Amino acid sequence: MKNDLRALVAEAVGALVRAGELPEVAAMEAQIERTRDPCHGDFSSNVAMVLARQAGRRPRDLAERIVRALPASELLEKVEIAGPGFINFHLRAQALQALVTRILAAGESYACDRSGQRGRILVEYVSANPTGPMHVGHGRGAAYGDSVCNILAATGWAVHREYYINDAGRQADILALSVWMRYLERCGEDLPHPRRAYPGDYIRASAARILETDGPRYRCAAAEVLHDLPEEPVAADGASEAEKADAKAGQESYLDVLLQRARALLGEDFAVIRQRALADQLAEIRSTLDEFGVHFDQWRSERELVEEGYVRTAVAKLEAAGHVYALDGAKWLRTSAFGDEKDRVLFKADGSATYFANDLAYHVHKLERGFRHLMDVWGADHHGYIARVRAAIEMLTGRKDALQVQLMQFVTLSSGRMGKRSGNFVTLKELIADAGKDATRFFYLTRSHDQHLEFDVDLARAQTNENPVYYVQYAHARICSVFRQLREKGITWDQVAGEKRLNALCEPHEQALLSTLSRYGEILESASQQREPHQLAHYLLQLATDYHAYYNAHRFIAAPEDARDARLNLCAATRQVLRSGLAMLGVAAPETM
RNA sequence: GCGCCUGUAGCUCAGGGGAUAGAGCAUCGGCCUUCUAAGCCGGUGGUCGCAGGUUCGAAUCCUGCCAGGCGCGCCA
Repeated sequence: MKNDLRALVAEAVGALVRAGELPEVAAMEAQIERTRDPCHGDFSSNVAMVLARQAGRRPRDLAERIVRALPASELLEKVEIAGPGFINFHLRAQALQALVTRILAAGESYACDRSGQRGRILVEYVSANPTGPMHVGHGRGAAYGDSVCNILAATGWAVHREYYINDAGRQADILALSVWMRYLERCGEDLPHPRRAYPGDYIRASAARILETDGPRYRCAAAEVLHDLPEEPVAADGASEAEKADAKAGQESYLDVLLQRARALLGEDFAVIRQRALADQLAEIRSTLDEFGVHFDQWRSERELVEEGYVRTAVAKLEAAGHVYALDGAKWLRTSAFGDEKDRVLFKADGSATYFANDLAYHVHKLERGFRHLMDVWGADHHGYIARVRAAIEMLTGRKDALQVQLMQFVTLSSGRMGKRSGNFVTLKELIADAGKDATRFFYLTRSHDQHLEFDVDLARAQTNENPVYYVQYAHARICSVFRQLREKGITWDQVAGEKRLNALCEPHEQALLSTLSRYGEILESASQQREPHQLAHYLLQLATDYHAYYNAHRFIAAPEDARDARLNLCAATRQVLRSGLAMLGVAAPETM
């Protein structure tokens, strides 16, 4: 509809140019927009104000000429000039009424393009480290990524959803060590848990499972484990920042020493324990995501990627291209030549690969699988990481724009319980159990991902009318209820008759509802282009508002017979859009509440 | 110190060049013998962080300040 109007305006401007009333201007920079106030019609354009200067006329003057040059259209009731020079378009009631039939005919594919013809896109999201349960920050990325994928898939993209498993590297080793220490403890060994090892109860649970299935075969005497180990440094109460930092660094190196000891004592079993621990954490993450309604097409293991040689190959190519140099025993990538702040290490002095080296190879691997468009959903704390990955991609493919990164700003809980390595943070699972999947997802998705989010736990868990998620769901349930009542009263809904009587939908409430329904496609497209599901969430709140107002102002079942079917058609169309929209957000559309 | 994000109603947030700045919660007042009151109707509440600038027009763009968050590892 918007495009139809844009074409009309373009034609009018073109006519004026040909008539010499307008200079050959840079085509159409003017916008057609939805109006905020219904008094201003359905759409308005600022062309006249934008072109006034070039035309050498006053905006309202030019607006009049444009309006006169406008081709006739059956969409339009009237066109008015208002304010400083706006051209306001009032649609004919008929133009909106016809929408009802289109929505009902298309059903769940209404306003959707599932052809995938826009191209293939690989979206990587969540990718939470399998070193512990998911927390509320991960939940935001999960809800966002899943919903963006739904929206992309509905707007012409062939979407591939992927989770990158960080199962290589130091964090995974620390996880293994943490589990082993708890395992030894459970075997009866008396030894202190390192301060910077993972502390949570889930570590104990994992240790207990290993002891149960494998028995004490990984047991070593505490004295053997701790033999000749230095004391773990501790910052005293009231220590300065510098002292605390020192202690922290000391604790990290203590951990490294302990890791070496564990490898020495366990040999190949260290890897066995690591795999078991990772599998436990991954299982927990999968089950949480399952509950949250988030599913992936593929789970890609970092370790496998390394073993399959992708890192070696990618780095070899970078070396061949002359982007790699050695310094201080490490291998560096010259990312600063491609927009990064400084160069980055690929291989540390001890020969091990950095996370970056593996991740770079992973991204190249994504592109090699034929995805021209990559999208990553990361926490805002990874911001500084974007430039180096982009740089590496550009070095290998010459493409600057292949990777789009969406950063999720931080989540805090209204009840103020956060924190990470402390071991007692609020997990996503707890939040879902508390507030429910639907409320949790809706709360995450109503805010822009670009915005810090304070999650109002009390409001989300409220099973009352205070909770906004029910507002939208209730609109859907209400419509379902209308149709149930209809059946119970033995009244048949004649959809075809309704289609013929759509001109009965002329009440202001009906016009408002129709107008909102007509925006659905525009919202989907905008949410898709800008990767902003919150636009859809806000739209659904508006649609529910319009429906509730309509519901309270008019009768459907008890309506005069000639209007009844048309109104029921409108109800059914509204239900369809609510259902489709909620599905994109991953929120249920209940039939009763 | 440098980079990124943010500052809009009491609280949580939409709006990101256009016409009197919006929603939810909170608060105050109305509406259930009639299809679900998890609803509707109405009221209170804002110098859009501050100061300049750009223009027909700035909450929106630019500059500078102030305040908060996050980064600035041979961690991941």
